[in-house]
Formats: sequence, structure tokens, C-alpha cells
Amino acid sequence: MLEREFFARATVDVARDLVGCVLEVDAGTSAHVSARVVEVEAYLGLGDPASHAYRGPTPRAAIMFGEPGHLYVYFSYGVHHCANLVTESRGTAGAVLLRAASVEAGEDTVRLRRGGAVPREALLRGPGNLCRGLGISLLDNGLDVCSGDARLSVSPPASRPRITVSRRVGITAAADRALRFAWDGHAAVSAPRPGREQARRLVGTKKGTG
DNA sequence: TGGACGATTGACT
DNA sequence: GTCAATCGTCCAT
Repeated sequence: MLEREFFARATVDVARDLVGCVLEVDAGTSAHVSARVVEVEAYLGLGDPASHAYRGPTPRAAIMFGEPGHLYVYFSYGVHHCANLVTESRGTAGAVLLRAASVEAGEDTVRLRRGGAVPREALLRGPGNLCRGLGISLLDNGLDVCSGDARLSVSPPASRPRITVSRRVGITAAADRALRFAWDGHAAVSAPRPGREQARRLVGTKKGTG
């Protein structure tokens, strides 16, 4: 299991090192799921306009200013949840968004939660789908993944995968920063749909930003 | 207290 | 390629 020191580092370093790690959910129960992280994004806090912590420790973002190694879960678009791991030392905001993972064990449990006919590599692809497949909700917000008795923990990989760095997906602020880390060539990595970014930019002109 | 917006997704044309 | 769903959070009043 990863110790708290792993998370108490620069967010970018934690994000890069998380790719290839294994999420252990509900270990020791019939709902146990193992999933290998294949894609993450770094959110830097006060200096990062795309981060929820950009405006300081609001009630929602306060957890990102707290102890590293905790889970930050938020509800987005009224539809789904997104899960982050808090980084940096206490008092400094930072978090790593879990965007995609590959199911290693407990595939039946994940399929039950996802429903329908989903290809194996797509079961945990996309931040919303990842949370649904792993059963992560607002109830898990604040979970300490380093405590050893939470329903979620993270284990280091046997070997480091090759990683590609690119721009973050689905944001309008600081969109050019290369803070997305993905397992090079892995089938479970998510990708923005063709034309999606362009459409979003056109919508953005409504706000006079263009 | 009201209104705008969003770290997305699935469905439809 | 295009669009609607849906609600918590945050800022302005």
C-alpha cells in the first residue's frame, strides 16, 4: 500500500507515479475490485485556474488543503462523480484526478454497476464511469486511503509503464498546460471525441472569452 | 435568494 | 457531428 509520504509531494510527480498503480476497492469482501490506473490529471490548487482550489479553501475545496492521501469526490453536471487523490503537504492545495483504469479483478462487480454491454477496456474509462464502476460516491469523500482500513487503497506497480504527457481534457481554463499523464498506448485510456473541443470552444464564445 | 456554470456522458441525426 | 440532461457550488445582489 502507498504511504502518505507518496502523496505528500509535488502534484505533478504524484500524478506521473500514480499511472500503473493498482486501486484496491472493498478488499476482503465479495465486492472486491482491483483496477490499474492508466490515466490521471494533475490539478495544482491556488496557481491553477482549472482547479476547484483556485479560489481558496471553500467548503467544497477545503479537503484539497488538508492532509495528503485523502479522497476528494465531487458531483458534476448533476449526473456523475469524479474522484481525486489529495497531494502536497497540509496547507498546500493539490489533487490528482483519476480519469481511467483497467479492471484487473472483480470484473463481474464492475459490470453490475455499469450495466449494459460495455467492452472490458471501457468499463472504467472516463472519470464518471470510473467512479460508477468502482462504486465511488460522495459518501467516500474525505476517505483516507493511507489508513489501511478504508474501502479504498492504492498499491504500487511491479514495473513502471511508459507514460505520455498531454493537455487536460474537458476544461476551458489553463487548457494548454500539459498536466495529463496516460499509459502509452493502453486501450483503457480515454480520449476526447473528435470535434468535441472545437464545439466547446464555440460555446465558449457566448461568454465573450473568444 | 437567484442565476450561471461545470475536471461528462449517452443518445440522436 | 450535435445536443440535452441535471444539480451542487459559488458569486453577486
